Amino acid sequence: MKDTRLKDGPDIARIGSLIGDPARANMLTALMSGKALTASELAAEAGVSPSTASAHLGKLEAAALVSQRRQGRHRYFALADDDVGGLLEALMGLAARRGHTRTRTGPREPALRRARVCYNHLAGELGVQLYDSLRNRNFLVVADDGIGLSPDGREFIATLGIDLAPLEGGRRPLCKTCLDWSARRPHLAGALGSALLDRFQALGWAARQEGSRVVAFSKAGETRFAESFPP
Amino acid sequence: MKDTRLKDGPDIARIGSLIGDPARANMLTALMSGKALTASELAAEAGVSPSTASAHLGKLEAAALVSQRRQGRHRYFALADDDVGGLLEALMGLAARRGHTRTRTGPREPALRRARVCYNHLAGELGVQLYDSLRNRNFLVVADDGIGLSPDGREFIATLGIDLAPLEGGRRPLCKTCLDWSARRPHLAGALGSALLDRFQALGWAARQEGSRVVAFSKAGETRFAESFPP
DNA sequence: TTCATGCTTCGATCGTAAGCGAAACGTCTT
DNA sequence: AAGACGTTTCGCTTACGATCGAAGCATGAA
Repeated sequence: MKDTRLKDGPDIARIGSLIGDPARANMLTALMSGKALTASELAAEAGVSPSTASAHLGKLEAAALVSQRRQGRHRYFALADDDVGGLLEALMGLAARRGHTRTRTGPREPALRRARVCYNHLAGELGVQLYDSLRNRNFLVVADDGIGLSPDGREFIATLGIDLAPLEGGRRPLCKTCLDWSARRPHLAGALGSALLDRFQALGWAARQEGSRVVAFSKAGETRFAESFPP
Repeated sequence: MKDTRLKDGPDIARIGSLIGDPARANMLTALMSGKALTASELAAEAGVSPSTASAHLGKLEAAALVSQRRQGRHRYFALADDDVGGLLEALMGLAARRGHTRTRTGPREPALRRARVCYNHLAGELGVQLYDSLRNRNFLVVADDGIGLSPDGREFIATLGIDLAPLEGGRRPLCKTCLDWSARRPHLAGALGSALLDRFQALGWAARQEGSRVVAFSKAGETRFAESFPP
């Protein structure tokens, strides 16, 4: 064994190699949809046999990149937390900017840029518009250590039919920014970002597209969205 | 060859596996110091022979993670751009938070948390203090698509002896935020962040510690720093 | 020119980790 | 209880990529 020089600092190679395997990368990207998936679904998604998928998931869990929830005879996997999602999005951004796309830009690509789910919140052009709109009206303000809702903002969110109470107090921050890989601009993450996306679906404005990260807004839904979040 | 399912989206596995090799990870971390290093220096840093180092550097360059500048019979390598530095810092953050540290926290670790160079700007506690101080006095303001200097801020920067003119107009943004892995808070990157660090060194407030990312402030330097950037 | 230095190319070796199928283990159904 | 299904464990094979030393190219020095 060679010198493999012990250097200080965090072990970035460990995480890198974890993400570096195509099968695992596919699984992680699939989990970026925010939905928890079973081991077999992930196996199919990655194109490997159940046994190898199991091995991969074991490693990802050992490194705390994904978490496992057993339910009956199924095991549901999800990204461990928002940080992992953020890192993956950042990676995608860099990869995309370098032109490291895995396949020629498919038909779904424009839809992805328009509106997609980023782990659990809205990203893409509409995600950025949402963020900017809130900022322009001073609903979202920059605080010392992050961003937060102004009093006006809290009121506005209430008019959308979202109850803020259960979102606060948890360990998860209410508002967070996340960097968009397509637009290279921040958008809203955190508990509120997540709640907003849920709300859009509940209102029938948008629907998740099965098996992809695309968020499809209906014609009417997009109009309502634009009314609520003018550019 | 199995199905290795062609999926849409950027190829994050490519970059992941690039970072995932310990030798390459060492090289990249070494380059986070911001200094351009020769191939042989990087080989030593990574603990591998010149020939393997060459192979690694070839791959990193092909993927546009590092750039090469030939000077005489030397080849100087550096991170390709700020984005790469940002990604690495993000990776370190995640790794550190999961406790994936390569070695037990060494003696240099506290110094790293205090003040270190993040590719080309100041990070760590002092980096965050710098950022917060500028924000609190409204020298740094959040604009639509990032952050920028206010008129007051421009004046203040001038009093530090920094000429803004050459920093602007380039392709590189003047101000950018970068997420700190130790403090989990944003700090100032971009052309201004870089210029400030240079200025601190020119003023004799701080000196780079050879062969590491530590930025060592002198006693007097730290006092002056605190005067200029009160918490 | 000739020699030293820095780096890359080449050919070959070797270790690790990804992959599969078969079998064991739980859990739910009937 | 028996079977079906989802998941993991085990043993084995295989392939890719990291590694090195020796030789080949440049560039700068003498």
